[in-house]
Amino acid sequence: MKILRRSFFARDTDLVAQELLGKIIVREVDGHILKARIVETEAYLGINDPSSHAYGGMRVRNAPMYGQVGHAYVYFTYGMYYCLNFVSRNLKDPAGGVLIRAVEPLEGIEYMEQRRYKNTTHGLTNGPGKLTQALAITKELNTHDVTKKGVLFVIDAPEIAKKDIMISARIGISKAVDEPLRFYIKDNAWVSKK
DNA sequence: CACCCGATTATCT
DNA sequence: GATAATCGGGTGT
Repeated sequence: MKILRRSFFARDTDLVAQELLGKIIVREVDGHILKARIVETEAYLGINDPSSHAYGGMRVRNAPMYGQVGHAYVYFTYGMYYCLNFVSRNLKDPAGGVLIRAVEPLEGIEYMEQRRYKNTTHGLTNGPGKLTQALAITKELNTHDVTKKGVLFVIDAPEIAKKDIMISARIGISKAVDEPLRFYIKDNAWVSKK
């Protein structure tokens, strides 16, 4: 089990978004170990990306995106959901982060099901707000260092072959709609729809 | 202080 | 396909 090093996150945000595919998120909560494989990501760049929270400069909420790479950036949205990002950028860039849009549950699945609404037919972890519910990720984990063993970190896994990585425009945004900054694993059942 | 709206999701038609 | 739920940040008065 090899934890991703900080240097992994200190590269161009879109490259990190791509290479995070297949890596495994480990979450320790409530005496349970949860593991899930990243199958869909999106890159959000710095002050010039109109869809990024970092757009226009540093403020209280987006400060983590300007902070140390390899930290989590967790934000609250729509009054009820959290979204998980890993701060990632070439250190020449002022800000950047990778949104985790979907994961494939590997371990602790029953616990994840408990955290999610019962009787849902809409999937356990195939959406950014859903996976944070399943993995019990809240604002308490904002700025958490995910390059060290602890309650949340990421471990290495074999690289996904280029031919199995699909690239598209980002989802759920209204600006810079055409940028090819969404990455997902081809034919994976856990990739979010839309 | 009022208003708008969002890196979403479940539910209803 | 459309919309309600629900609230904090950002903007303007």
